[in-house]
Amino acid sequence: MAAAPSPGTGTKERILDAAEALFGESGFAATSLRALTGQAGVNLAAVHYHFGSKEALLAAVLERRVAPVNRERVLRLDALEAHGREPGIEAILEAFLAPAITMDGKSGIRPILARLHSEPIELVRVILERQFGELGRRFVAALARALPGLSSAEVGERFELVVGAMLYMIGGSRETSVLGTPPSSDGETLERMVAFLAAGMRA
Amino acid sequence: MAAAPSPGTGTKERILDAAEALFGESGFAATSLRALTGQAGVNLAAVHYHFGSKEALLAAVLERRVAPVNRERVLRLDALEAHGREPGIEAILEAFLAPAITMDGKSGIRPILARLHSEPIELVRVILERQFGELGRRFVAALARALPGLSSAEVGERFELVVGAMLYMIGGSRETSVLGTPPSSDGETLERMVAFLAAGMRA
DNA sequence: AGTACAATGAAACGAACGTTTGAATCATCC
DNA sequence: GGATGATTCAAACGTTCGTTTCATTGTACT
Repeated sequence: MAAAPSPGTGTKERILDAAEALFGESGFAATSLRALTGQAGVNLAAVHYHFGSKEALLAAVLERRVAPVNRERVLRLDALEAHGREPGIEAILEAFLAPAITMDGKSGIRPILARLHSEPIELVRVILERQFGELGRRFVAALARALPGLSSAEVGERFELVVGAMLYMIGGSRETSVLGTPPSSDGETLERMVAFLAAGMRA
Repeated sequence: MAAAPSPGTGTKERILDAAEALFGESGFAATSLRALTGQAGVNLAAVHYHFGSKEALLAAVLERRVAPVNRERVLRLDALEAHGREPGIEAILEAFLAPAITMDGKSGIRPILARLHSEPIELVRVILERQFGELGRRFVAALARALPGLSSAEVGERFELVVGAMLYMIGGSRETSVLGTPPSSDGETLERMVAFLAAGMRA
């Protein structure tokens, strides 16, 4: 029979969706694969068949949402550097922040990102290094070129603050709107973050 | 022999200290009682003898640090209301925030508070209700009296924002200094939070 | 039809978990 | 100094975990 089952509802997707939901709700350690596969409506062994391990599943959950963001970051940084003129700090920061602010919208990945620092530290560190390491170093290098007065170690340190602020913004306790002004649109959030963090980078 | 072992190093304290450290580092679910009692240098069964269960140990860890803060809050609110005149919003918020900002300093409780929302949701909700519920309702009532234009439901909603902002401030990712100005003293932090949140309450 | 391979299913594996038990030790008071 | 209660200890309890195994089903190609 040529009747292909409707795409997007395969076993792998169902596992990823359930993992995203449950890891976000209860955390990685507190979520059992039995509860996860039960919610997904798949067999317990399917997790190891398709992903290899529970930790590899977490990596896949992160990758599915983070990889498109990082791809867009690379495109934007490439475009900036193709201009021939060295890009300014604001432009670099916007290239880094805008994809995360605007593309991360609807999925259940944000509580996971917010809780990443609570989970088994070594595993998460390795995952983030693999998905983020080279990209981060490219942005640090670009910022260092735009900030000739700062050592590249100092630029790296300050860039970690940028990452921390971004993670809090996109993953933080935002369901209750947050501190200041009303929720505010993505564009406004981005604009304020860029101005704020650019000043910090220059300080 | 009358030589009493130096106080403060009893079995219960050692368990609480180890739990505070490990729950903060790895989270509640990912910390085993065997690792915990190993670090504390006590027998595995001592946890259940002194506390009853792993969850009750978490409650005790929270209580040891949170109870003094809440006691100070009650004292300050009592003092405000004893003046006969209705206290203003800033005074109420300061009575609520100052003990948390100034008294929570050195212990390892802050990463735990920051991660509370990541842990088994039902357990944490029960613990917070018991330690925080009545106190929170007293502050909501005081704020509602100071804000006659708002329904008490609205005051309660906004007060949750105050709690969220406070938790983030005292428990957030502060080891890397944070966003804006340099770390800033407790007094400055308090002053800015009170002004900020009072405006939000009035909005 | 029949072979080859991808995917699913039910069942079990050893390990680690929180918890309980009961005996051994320690302190305390008569 | 012997009895009493509090505390510690080693060992085991049953359960649940992530993972593995192997038989079974589904799918595609010649």
